[in-house]
Amino acid sequence: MKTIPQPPQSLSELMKRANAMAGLSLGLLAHSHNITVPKNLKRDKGWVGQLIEHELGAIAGSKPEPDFANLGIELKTIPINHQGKPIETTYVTVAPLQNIQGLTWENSVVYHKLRQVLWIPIQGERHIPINDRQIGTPILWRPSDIEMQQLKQDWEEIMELITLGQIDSITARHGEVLQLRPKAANSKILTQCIGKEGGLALTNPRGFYLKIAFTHQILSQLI
DNA sequence: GATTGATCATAG
DNA sequence: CTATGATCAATC
Repeated sequence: MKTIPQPPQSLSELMKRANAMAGLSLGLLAHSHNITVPKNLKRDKGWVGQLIEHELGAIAGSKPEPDFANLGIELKTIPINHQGKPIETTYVTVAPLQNIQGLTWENSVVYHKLRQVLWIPIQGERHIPINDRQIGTPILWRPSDIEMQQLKQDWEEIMELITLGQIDSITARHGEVLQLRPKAANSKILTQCIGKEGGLALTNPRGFYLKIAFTHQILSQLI
């Protein structure tokens, strides 16, 4: 990353930049920033996201806050196939596993992150060289009442199990639109969580992910 | 082919 | 280790 990110000061400015990227290839965008394009994403899984963040001037850092704090917007790139269908689930945030007594949906990180999301669809089929993958039309999304209700319901169900010390019984099958899956360098990483007797226990860190059917629905409703 | 559980790079 | 950015790959 050699150029200096310039955070957009308004929504219109952000959208203007995002729309300007539509149709361009990742190779072209990377070249304009003197960034090397990896041959595959096996060891650079977050490369595409980082590139787009850089292009749009998102504030870098690993804080549990929206990418554009001043605008309240979360930026997410999402790999799609030739039919415009998402190829992967979408990571939202890590799941809080302790000090969660009394935590409500309205106060959760998931809720705040999904209030407003700027989706950047990008061709992700493996047979397409990363250099040639094209950036799609950005979609600014706000959950509808129904979508918000689905998210809230899944979140509350999952959080209740965690609070009850039953995190190890949770699998990716829980939830209609939101699921909980491992989120760590590997399965040997441990973090504190609530035990069965209400005490402390250790488990693999988890993260919340949006299922493909849900994100597909979002990308389908052209705004 | 879709899904679930595992994994990779980097910053602080 | 935790959090960001996600995709990989074994299994169903």
